[in-house]
Amino acid sequence: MSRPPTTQQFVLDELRKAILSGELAPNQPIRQDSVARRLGVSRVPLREALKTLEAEGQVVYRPHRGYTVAELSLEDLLEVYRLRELLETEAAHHATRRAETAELERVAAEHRAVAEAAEREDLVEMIAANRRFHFALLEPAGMPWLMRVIRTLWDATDAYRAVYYNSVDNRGRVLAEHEAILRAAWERDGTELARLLHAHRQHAVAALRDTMPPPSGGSATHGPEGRSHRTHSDGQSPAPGHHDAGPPPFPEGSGQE
Amino acid sequence: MSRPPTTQQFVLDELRKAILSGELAPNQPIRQDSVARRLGVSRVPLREALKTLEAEGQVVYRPHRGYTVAELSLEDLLEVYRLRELLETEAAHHATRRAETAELERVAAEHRAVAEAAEREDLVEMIAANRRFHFALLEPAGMPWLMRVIRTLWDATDAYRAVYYNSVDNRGRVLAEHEAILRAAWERDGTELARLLHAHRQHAVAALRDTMPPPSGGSATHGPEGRSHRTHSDGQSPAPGHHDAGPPPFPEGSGQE
DNA sequence: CAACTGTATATTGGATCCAACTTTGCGCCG
DNA sequence: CGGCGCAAAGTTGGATCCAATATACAGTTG
Repeated sequence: MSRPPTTQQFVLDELRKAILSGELAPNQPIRQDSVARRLGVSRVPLREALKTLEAEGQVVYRPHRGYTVAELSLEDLLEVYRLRELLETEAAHHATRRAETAELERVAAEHRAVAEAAEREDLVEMIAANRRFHFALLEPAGMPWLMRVIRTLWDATDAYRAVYYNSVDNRGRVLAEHEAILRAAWERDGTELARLLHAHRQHAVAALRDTMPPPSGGSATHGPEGRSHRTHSDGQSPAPGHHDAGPPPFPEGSGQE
Repeated sequence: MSRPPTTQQFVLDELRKAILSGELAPNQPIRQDSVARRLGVSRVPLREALKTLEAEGQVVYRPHRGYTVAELSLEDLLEVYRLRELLETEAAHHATRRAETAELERVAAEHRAVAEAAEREDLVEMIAANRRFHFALLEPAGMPWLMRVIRTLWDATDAYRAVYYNSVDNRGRVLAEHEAILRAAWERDGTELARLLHAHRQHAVAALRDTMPPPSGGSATHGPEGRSHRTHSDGQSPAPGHHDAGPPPFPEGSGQE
């Protein structure tokens, strides 16, 4: 159980998991002292990790007021998904032309991993495997900057991902659609692949519309500010191993009442 | 001229300027202690600013080895420009449909600012105004996440921007093309606008090809790595324009010999 | 009674200090 | 003479401490 090489990485991983799991809910203020103590670290590496998350759009920072988990309006989510489709279609187009057999087999393997996780009702692993599936599909495009942007867009919606996989219907649909996507990839049918990705995204968006709660009292459109500028980043390893979450839940109340 | 509300912001601005001007050249290691002292701050806000730049791809971080200014291969630059075209075309498409008159006048104003800066041979201001021009053009699309991504892609190539504007030919071309773009925007001709943006980008890329060093050298595809740690360094570097500046230069040698 | 102001408290921002790691240089051995 | 290993220096990573700012709460005043 080798811990990450630096504490910031460790903290970053933990924060990602906390956001993904809902432990840190949208709009919730992140009390540095509290979180740092819970993780058994000082505030310095925590703040560096938060800066990374800020760049990814997962948390919002206001000087002297601290960080809060980003709250995305439905419009925000729709926009992010739309951008993902635009970019992933582009990536898929190139990937289908260049993918080696070994790479395609990797995609197939991830597909099985998703299925298996669904079988076990292991939501966390299903989400992770789903992500690996999609990235394995696009990686052969050999466009690192494009991948980086796509990765950021995935990260940006992490706080809203779990809802989707709570639904058994959605889980089943995801599997079926992945299979079709996989087939199109094997046959190197870029057009069909684009069509499938579009449908895949459409269904996800439709599911989101249903599960999204009415915008909380806070200011509506959060997301990126008009400020000077800041942006995203590339993540890093999802930290192998370390399942069994023993540690107690995160601090603070939901923050959105 | 009030200083930014926080020191990190101040440091971030200074670092951006230093990278843009070439004071901090690609592949150059950033000695925290040295830079911090020069700016008259401690290392903490510096490190937070560096984290932001890392997320934007302007600097590369390797645990325990520190930050270096990102070195982009020609392939990297081409990919970034290609992505920008894809995304900016999308944004422009929406912007032309929604832009208010006031917004278009803002674009026109920025166009004049670019022209005036070119007149005065004020490269720094010309680069800044050029950026404002393009963003004013796209902003009316009302897609904050898209703008955010585009902003990042601009930032990512900041270290290589100055070269372009060193050429008088390029400066003239930029102005002429901006004017055409502006006209298409006024006439809300999305198709024509897309065509012009494409050409605009093509010319920029062509100019880049000339000024970039031989593509050979170290490992090919640089840019962002998969996950975990990055490996960027190595190889040679272009050492772009980097016209003499007034203020005292940054610390350290070029770091690329 | 509402609005305002001054003060107390909670929280973030920054600086300094110490520890961990990486790199460099020297001496030793083959 | 070249390669290896160990030690010292330089640099980054993290923790603690203090300062600055925002927020909450009284008390006061119109």
